Amino acid sequence: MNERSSKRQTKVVASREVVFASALQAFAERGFHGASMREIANRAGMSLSNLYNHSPSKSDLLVELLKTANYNHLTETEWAVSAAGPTAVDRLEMATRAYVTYILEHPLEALVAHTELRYLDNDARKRLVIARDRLEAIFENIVQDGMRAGEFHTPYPHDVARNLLTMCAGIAEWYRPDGPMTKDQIAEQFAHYATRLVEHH
Amino acid sequence: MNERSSKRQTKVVASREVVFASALQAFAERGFHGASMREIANRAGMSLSNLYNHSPSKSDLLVELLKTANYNHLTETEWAVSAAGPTAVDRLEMATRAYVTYILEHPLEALVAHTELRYLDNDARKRLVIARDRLEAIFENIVQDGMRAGEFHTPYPHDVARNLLTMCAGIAEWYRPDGPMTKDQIAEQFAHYATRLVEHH
Amino acid sequence: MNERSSKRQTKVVASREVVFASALQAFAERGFHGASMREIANRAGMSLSNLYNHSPSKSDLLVELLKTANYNHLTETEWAVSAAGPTAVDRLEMATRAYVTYILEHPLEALVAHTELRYLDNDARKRLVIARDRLEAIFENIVQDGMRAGEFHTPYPHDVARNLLTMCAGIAEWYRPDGPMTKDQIAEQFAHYATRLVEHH
Amino acid sequence: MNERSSKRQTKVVASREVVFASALQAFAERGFHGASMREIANRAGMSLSNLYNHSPSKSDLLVELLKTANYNHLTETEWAVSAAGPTAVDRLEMATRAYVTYILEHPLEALVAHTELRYLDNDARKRLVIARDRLEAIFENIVQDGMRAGEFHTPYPHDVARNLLTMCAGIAEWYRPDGPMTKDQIAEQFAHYATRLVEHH
DNA sequence: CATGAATGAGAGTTCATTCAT
DNA sequence: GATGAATGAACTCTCATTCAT
Repeated sequence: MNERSSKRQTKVVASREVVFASALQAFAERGFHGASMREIANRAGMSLSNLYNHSPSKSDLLVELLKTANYNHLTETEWAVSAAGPTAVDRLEMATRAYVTYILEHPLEALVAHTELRYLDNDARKRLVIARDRLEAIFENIVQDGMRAGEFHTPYPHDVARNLLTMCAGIAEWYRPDGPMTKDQIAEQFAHYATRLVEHH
Repeated sequence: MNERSSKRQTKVVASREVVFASALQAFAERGFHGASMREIANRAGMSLSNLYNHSPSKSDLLVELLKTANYNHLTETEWAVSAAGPTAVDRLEMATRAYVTYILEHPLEALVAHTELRYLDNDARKRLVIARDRLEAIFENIVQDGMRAGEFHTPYPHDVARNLLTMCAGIAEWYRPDGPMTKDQIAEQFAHYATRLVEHH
Repeated sequence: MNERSSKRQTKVVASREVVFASALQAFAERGFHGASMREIANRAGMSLSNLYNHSPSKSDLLVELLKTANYNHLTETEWAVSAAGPTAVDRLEMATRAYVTYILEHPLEALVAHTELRYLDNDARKRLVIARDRLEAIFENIVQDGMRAGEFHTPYPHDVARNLLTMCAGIAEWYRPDGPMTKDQIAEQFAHYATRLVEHH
Repeated sequence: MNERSSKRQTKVVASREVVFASALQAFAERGFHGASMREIANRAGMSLSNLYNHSPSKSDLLVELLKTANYNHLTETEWAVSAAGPTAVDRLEMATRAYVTYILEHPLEALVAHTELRYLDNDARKRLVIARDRLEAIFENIVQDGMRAGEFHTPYPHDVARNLLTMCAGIAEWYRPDGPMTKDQIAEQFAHYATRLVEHH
């Protein structure tokens, strides 16, 4: 690879990233329908028409955004679980910390994923919901394991994971980096909530 | 009041209600920016221009909607608390059941209140946030009381109420009247979660 | 009907007519794809957005235009035939004169009907082609009758009507009201061609 | 000329041909204004920007297309006439057969030449109209000759050629290679029409 | 000769809102 | 209270074309 093509490659990647970052900010601030392609193009520092060289439609921007966000969220959470100890409670805490940490480090992604998914057409939405369910399944499996192992005693083993994640997702709505708590403290707090919800004792 | 004006009064009220119901459905399905005044007028069975005889603007529709929704939600919850027994855990459970029940009975309201508030301009939004905070304060006070009384032992007495309510608000996103659980069962489930989160024992 | 509503009625009809007249001119001058809704609105003396109060789309403008054009062309031609004498050649001449005269009096309609039909989507186009075929059928029937009666002797009784009408349709491409021939002379000329093509003798 | 440049030459010619063939198809299907340079480039299997290495503009594509189409149509027709016998009717039939045969073998060219010429700007259009008139002149001269020789008796010797050619041009709008008639049969049919229109007897 | 990125202008269409009746 | 006509601004998206590489 010579220097020239490398430079171009860099530019292309940079363009792609700046486009998606711009779209993410716009969607987070004004919502999918409230954000305009002009605004996204402006944020990305390019002309409106050129924006369409990077993404074929506004919906596509959202879909791509949510696809990678979901994939990354899933990967990080699975990675954390794989490093956890053998007990269910340990895995639950690790998973929750990772899940929350991802939200804290990508609050806009998490916000948009949570609030704007519904505005996509059926086909794209369904596929994204499936991806989201895979994340939920991680927690559900841990809960089942904990129940079988006698570690957890919640009377709602089938619902508690979803409700835990709902609570975590809410973080994206109020978290500010300059708030009174560090990310680790917040993650720890929600890991603690998790153990209370599944009734570990 | 003669009969004619009574009838007219009835008509007016009915009109007002159908307008707000239509706006609520539209906002719930497509979001504030995604819903159009034309669509709302169609749902309400009236002409677009006539819609403006009932509400001066689209924002106003949302504000009025959220104002009454919030007020009713607050009233119902306060009423339930006032009927509760003397212990904090009793009041917490009653409050949670009432809070959840309101969401179950007005899922569109709850959904819109939760997701579309951010698209209002500063002034209106701030006033609505204050109203929402009054609802939250009910739960925060109960938590403080329970801590003082030695009933609750959560290490996060300042945050747990908010997170509990976030979890409850999530119900509006998945609840379907024909689902496997009755409203009472769901309310009971979340009341139970509440006791676990505040660590009542 | 009181004066006020009559006035409004007049206005509405006038609006409708000016919109379609503007669309017709624009389509005739620049073709369906070359003409813009902005241009049509300008010609009609109204704002672009108001144009959409009169027609839901550009395609719809063309469809409505062609529907009424076709209907009128058909009606005029049938009317002329019904006034014709008993012989096939008489009916053929009358029909041709009427057909040509309509083109001469509505050259833009005829031009657009002939050249822009193909740019409509399948559904609308098919229905308009059926309408056009009814016009053609008038001439085909006359030709069949003339053959049976021994008045006509063309070796191509199944094709000659279509080709005759193609020749007539071409008038719209060159006719100018200030040309050397009167409308009657042109109509007479094509009526004569018709008798030659069917080989009346 | 060495082998390399010969190969390159072949490639260039092939490229040129595929570009014009693609433009022709696009113009035939969607009209000059309805077809886009992107679509033409796609059909030609090349990038949009590379298309501009073969033609400086969309108008230019159409002009070049019509220029060669017209030239070929003229050449074929003249060639046929030069091979005809001495009588006017013989030349008219030969000319008509050749004219029609060209249309049958290049229906897209004929269609585009007939319908899209009007969308060119004045200068190019005028020059193409002149070329088209030279084709028409062939037929007009034959008619004049036939009148002088007493072979033809039409009362409209100045108009009949144009109207005959209009009828022939219409073939491009309905002809399908898998239709019920062979090309020769169609050519023969229109040659016969020609003799009827000029009233040869 | 070939490409992808870039652009300004303009396309059709919808928006929230107003106004005369 | 109710309507249809009207509007300017904005929308998403495509256009023909150019340019650096």
